[in-house]
Amino acid sequence: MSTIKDIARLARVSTATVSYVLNGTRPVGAERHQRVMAAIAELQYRPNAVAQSLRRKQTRTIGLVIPDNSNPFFAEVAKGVEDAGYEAGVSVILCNSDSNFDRELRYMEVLRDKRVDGVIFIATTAKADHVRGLTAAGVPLVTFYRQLPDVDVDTLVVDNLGGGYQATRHLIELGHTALACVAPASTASPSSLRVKGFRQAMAEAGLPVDEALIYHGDNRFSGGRDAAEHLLQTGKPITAIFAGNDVMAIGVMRTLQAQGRRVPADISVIGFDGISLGAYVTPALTSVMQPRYEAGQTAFRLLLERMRDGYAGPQRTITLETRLEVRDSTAPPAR
Amino acid sequence: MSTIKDIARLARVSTATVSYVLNGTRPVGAERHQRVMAAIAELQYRPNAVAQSLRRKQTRTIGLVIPDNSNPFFAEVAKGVEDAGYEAGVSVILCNSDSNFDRELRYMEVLRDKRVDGVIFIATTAKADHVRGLTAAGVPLVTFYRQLPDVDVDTLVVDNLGGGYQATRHLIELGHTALACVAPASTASPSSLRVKGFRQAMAEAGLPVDEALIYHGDNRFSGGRDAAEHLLQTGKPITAIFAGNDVMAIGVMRTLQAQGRRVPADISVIGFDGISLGAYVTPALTSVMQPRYEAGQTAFRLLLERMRDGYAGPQRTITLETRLEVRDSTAPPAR
DNA sequence: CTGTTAGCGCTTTCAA
DNA sequence: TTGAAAGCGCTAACAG
Repeated sequence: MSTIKDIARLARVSTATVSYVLNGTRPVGAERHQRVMAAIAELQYRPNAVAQSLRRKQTRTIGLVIPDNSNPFFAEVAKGVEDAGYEAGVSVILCNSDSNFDRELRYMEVLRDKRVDGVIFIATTAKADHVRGLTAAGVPLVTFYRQLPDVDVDTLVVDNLGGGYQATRHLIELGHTALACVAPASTASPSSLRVKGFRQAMAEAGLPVDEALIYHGDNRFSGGRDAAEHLLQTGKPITAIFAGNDVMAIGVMRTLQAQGRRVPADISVIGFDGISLGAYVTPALTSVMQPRYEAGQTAFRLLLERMRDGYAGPQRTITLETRLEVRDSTAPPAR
Repeated sequence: MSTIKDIARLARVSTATVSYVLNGTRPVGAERHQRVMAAIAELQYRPNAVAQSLRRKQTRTIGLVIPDNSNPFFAEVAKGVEDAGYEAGVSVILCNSDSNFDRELRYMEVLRDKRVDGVIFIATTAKADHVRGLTAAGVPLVTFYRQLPDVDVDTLVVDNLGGGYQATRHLIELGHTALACVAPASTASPSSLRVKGFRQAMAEAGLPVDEALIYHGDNRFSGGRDAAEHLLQTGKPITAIFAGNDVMAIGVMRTLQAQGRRVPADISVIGFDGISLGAYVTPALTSVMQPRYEAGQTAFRLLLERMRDGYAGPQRTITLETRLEVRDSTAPPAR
């Protein structure tokens, strides 16, 4: 691979001149300019970005730390980040944390070592220790999905409370009064806010919340299955179920169907996330959509403002709105 | 951020000594070793990987060029690559080509500029021009999914022909004789090999292939929809359909159901890919699974052998076997 | 066992 | 308008 020296020699100019024509950072005489361009073409020269990074103290690379890129939700976010990065000429290093604190930590180290210009971080836990090393080193960081306590970083969140409210409101407007809710037990998590939105909508409609119909399941298919079984066993006349995420909602639907209940004729089901899978199941799942791709793009934009435009103002929090996507799994209750 | 010089000064040793304790590349006296370690801890020193890369001519970073990381298939491959990379201490730069040749080209340039140690490439087209720059520069490259013509690179493919055979064989063994097949028209693509496998199984079973029942649809949901409509219109007594990929298979199923046909009671449907979505649709889709995660891991391993172990032998081609996953969308024909 | 020093490939100041 | 040269942070050959 040829270097700037090779070009300089071939074009009979100094390396400085080559650099200047390369970057257009100082006028260069037409003659020499020609010769340099010719040499570059002849040797198929491409500047060494590693050397540039060392000199400029800028890598045009960011890190994206997410739990799992094969989860459709995060995949979409990652795509938003990558797309925006491509536009801006910034590469992104993909880091799956596997929801593992040590791995998050390790990646933070790697990213710091590699001197990335910034990091987008979807935290698994609400701990912020691993982020300190980066922020202390002055690396801009924006978090998404979950807020980090006591750290001065930009944060992007989805309006989970509003989304939970929206979902519940939809069911209530259809005429349902016997509602159940399925979500992980954790507190201060995105899911808990969704439940809070559920309660808020119920209260507002003057509907009592039967605590026996709030089931705590993990955010997976099996959690939905268990929830449906449990709810059916209570024997209570439920006509609609709000699941804290789509995968659980699908678990709920499938189990309901397996038990002979029709969705939505007997029981309506609504999810949260808007994963594309939801459009293909039968019946197609009504859900509260999270703007995942946009979230990725916005996160990148936030980061870029700090990286490039040198924004160094106070920490910012941006809330993204959800959108109700009505499909076939919700309908008015049978009467 | 502190540098090796700061450490050297604080520990009252030379920078060389610091480097040697850092890399354990030459014995260092206990006393000095101590002092260096202390200084590192005190200043929270972390070596600058950019400088190391420049010096060592090695970035411990690879590029992963895929059409779209939000496609579940590629997402899984990407995960395999990232996971294996993490184990080996290699970072991966995520590059979505969007199935766009220019974007592929641009990324190849970026990766070359960044001096990545290798590239894993899932090509969109069968053109190999953009790869030339990299291989000419001596960057190891392994391709997956699609073979690249006239380039001396390692290739990983899935046994599409065998998979198509496997799927068809499954239907035949269930007792079906009136089979239809849905796949893109392209030749020399993975899909065309699946069709070839279909034909092979049919021939072997002494079953004639009705060319009117080979439908060419694009690899999307809508392609499946169109296919089902078309096949139904022929009025022929089809009892089973082999779709070249799962998304199409789901389109086929949904359309069949919308037209009042039961799957699998009236018509069996089998797909190809094994996307997780298939497990959640109703009925759960029988499919030929491609080892996606393993493919990612294997691709990385192949690359690592060239990167690290300096394997410089001839181009290798590795074929990954498919696996039949029988679920609920296939059954013996009604009689 | 340890230190000095020449680069890796580039950018940019300083001097012409 | 141009070139010489210092230096980004590190490694490793060379010389003690």
